[in-house]
Amino acid sequence: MTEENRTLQDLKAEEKLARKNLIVDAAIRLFSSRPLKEVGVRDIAKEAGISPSLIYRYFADQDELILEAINRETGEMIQQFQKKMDNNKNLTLQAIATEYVYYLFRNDHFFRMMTHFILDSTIKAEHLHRFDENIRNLLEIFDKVFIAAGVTDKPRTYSHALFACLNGILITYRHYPGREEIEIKKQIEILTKVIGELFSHVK
Amino acid sequence: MTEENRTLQDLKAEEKLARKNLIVDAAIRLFSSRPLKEVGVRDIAKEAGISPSLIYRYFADQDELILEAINRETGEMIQQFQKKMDNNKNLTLQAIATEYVYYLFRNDHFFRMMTHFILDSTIKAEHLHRFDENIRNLLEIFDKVFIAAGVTDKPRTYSHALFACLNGILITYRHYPGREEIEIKKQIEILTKVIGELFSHVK
DNA sequence: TGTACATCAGTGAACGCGCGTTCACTGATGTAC
DNA sequence: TGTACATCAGTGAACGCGCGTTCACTGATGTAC
Repeated sequence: MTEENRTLQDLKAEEKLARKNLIVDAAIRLFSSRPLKEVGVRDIAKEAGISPSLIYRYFADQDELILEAINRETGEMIQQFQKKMDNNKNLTLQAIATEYVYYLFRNDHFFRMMTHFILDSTIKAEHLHRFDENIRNLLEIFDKVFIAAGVTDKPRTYSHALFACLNGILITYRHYPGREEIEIKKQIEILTKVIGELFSHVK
Repeated sequence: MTEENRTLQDLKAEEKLARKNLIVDAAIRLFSSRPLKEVGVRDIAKEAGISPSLIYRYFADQDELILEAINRETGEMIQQFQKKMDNNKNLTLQAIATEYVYYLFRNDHFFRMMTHFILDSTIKAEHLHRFDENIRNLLEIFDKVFIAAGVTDKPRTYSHALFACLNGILITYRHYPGREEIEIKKQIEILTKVIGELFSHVK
């Protein structure tokens, strides 16, 4: 009896989670085509096919929804990187740097979400656990590549540096005003190669 | 007669410019203590001691005011760098990298304004001329240091890379949640040193 | 098997607020005759 | 020297809009006796 009650409750909880995910899906779809700040609760509700007020049955407020979205996206990216690592144990620094930059270049909405969170100082720290966790996972992958390349002294420091540099390239040039998308891609490719080259000589 | 008229007009124009600058001053003062998006037209007017509507006699809209502020600030930074260069012709790469990072670390409001403009894709390109010009001046300084260090092949590419990396360090770690200001400074110092070191080996 | 009640997803209108901007107006100074 | 008019800095209230969020309500489903 209690057992069956529990499973019924579990089922309900699962269904609720599924509905919650549908809302997050809709949000991510919108973030893909518009700047974060131009996507409102009403837009997300419309995209999900529900009433705006319903969102507040699933999320305490708008921030919580957006955080759920960013956390899912970072998680997915890390998973892809981990897969890449498993498939090719001899990944070079150049390769991983290029991989990371290309991933963010292709997924511009994710890149925008990420920078938004990195730069917005008004976000409460307690909400950023999962985001932080994912970043640490990414740094761990970087660590492994540095170690495989023969770096023995403080690989984590180099991972931090590489991570920061690649972000810097994207942030500084990704939306450079008055440049064509193809020119920008070229420029970012060149700079990524330069950085990858520099870091390859670390030992 | 016409001559005197002209000088009178000039005087008036000067006075108008002076008043305009007072408004920009007030805006910069506010940006120093609060995120950009939390500073409104009413706040700026209050800080400048005038009515909000008066702002629209001096600026077409809010964006124009903010752009005036950012342009003045970038101009000032470049000037300081140029002075540093003139005083010490043998500036090392390490030195200039550290200088740049420290400057942005100290002037956090300026750093926030800069990232806001680099990342906000909604700003019209035609408004960014002066900003772009200042950045190019900064890159020119970087060029000189690279050339002085013996780089003969495409110093501008390395300048772009260095510029991006240093921005990346600041953006990624400047407001890292849950870290003390002093820890952050330490981390940024370490990473800047690593980057400076890497770029010193370019030739 | 039927009835009364509880639970909960979902709705659409409304609240309340803050924001950029405009409007009608004032008051001082300069100009023309 | 005085009068009529133009110019322009400056004001404070108001407009209009969009936003996050709440409220009172509905309707379907499950539960207890």
